[in-house]
Amino acid sequence: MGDPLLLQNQLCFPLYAAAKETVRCYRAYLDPLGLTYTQYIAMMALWEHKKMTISEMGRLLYLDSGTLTPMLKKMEQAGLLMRTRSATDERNVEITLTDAGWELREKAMHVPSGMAQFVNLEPGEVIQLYHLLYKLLDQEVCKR
Amino acid sequence: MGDPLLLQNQLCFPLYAAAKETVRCYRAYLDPLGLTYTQYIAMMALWEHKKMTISEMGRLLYLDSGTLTPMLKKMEQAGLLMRTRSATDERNVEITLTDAGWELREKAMHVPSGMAQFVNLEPGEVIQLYHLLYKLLDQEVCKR
DNA sequence: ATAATTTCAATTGTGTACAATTGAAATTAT
DNA sequence: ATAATTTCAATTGTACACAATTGAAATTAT
Repeated sequence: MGDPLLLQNQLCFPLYAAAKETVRCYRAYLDPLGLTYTQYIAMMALWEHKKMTISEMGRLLYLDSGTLTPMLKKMEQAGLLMRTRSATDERNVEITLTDAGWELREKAMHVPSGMAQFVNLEPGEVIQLYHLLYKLLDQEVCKR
Repeated sequence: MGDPLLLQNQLCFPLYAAAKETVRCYRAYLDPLGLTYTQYIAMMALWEHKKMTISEMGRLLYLDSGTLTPMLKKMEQAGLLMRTRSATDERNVEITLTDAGWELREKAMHVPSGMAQFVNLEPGEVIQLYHLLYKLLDQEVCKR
């Protein structure tokens, strides 16, 4: 395998760089919507689940309250969602979408197909990559 | 394929999350060395190339001066490297390692094998993933 | 029932990331 | 040779990202 301390012999480096570049490419599509990539996946989570607590969203998106709390407050200010203390368990803050948050879904519909043009992989390769990434993600559990 | 605005139908999300989790897992090995992951790949670049300008490092690591300049200054403060204006082209800042920077290489030798335990993929899968990530990375050129 | 523990969101502090801009230095065009 | 352009590192401003801590609320243990 050769010298393990060479970038070209590391699996993590292309993973790190490809993720970063891909997120950067999203800007062309997300800037017009006024969303960052992290805000976009938070919106996707809410479009699907309609209502989530911050910790549920954190488990789904692999993010913690230190990231989510300030970001969700910003998105509340922007009128996309509402943050409400749960009546049944006051530790939880429930996130729900406003009308504007739901309307943004229509404008976001074209984002995935637009981004797909940057990914010039064969359909089979996309599926392979998808499964390998989830296999890696599911195994990686250095506590948390 | 179904609804494109579902997280589970997106390629980018597992890429983003797996990269983030992998970098987070590095902490267990890098904290004792006093390095962050980004500093670690900068050190790897320097261990290999011995001398680099900031822009060369930026092209190699997919990072810009806004990230590298303050980080390299911090690493200079920590005694790992030196920053010198090039005599032949004063626009360039050349980065070279100090003795301490070279000595850290010995302590970093065990990092890749330690990290490998988090990646429970078949050897063939690792190679597949590696090639797919580089294929994705090489194609993704939304200017810059 | 009360004490010990756990869960939760928020906060604090540090460290990336990157777009956009700046100003000096080098290269290219005329 | 000089002007226009390009390259480079640094700076500014915004936005994550996460470890560690805090304090309130809920759950569990005794």
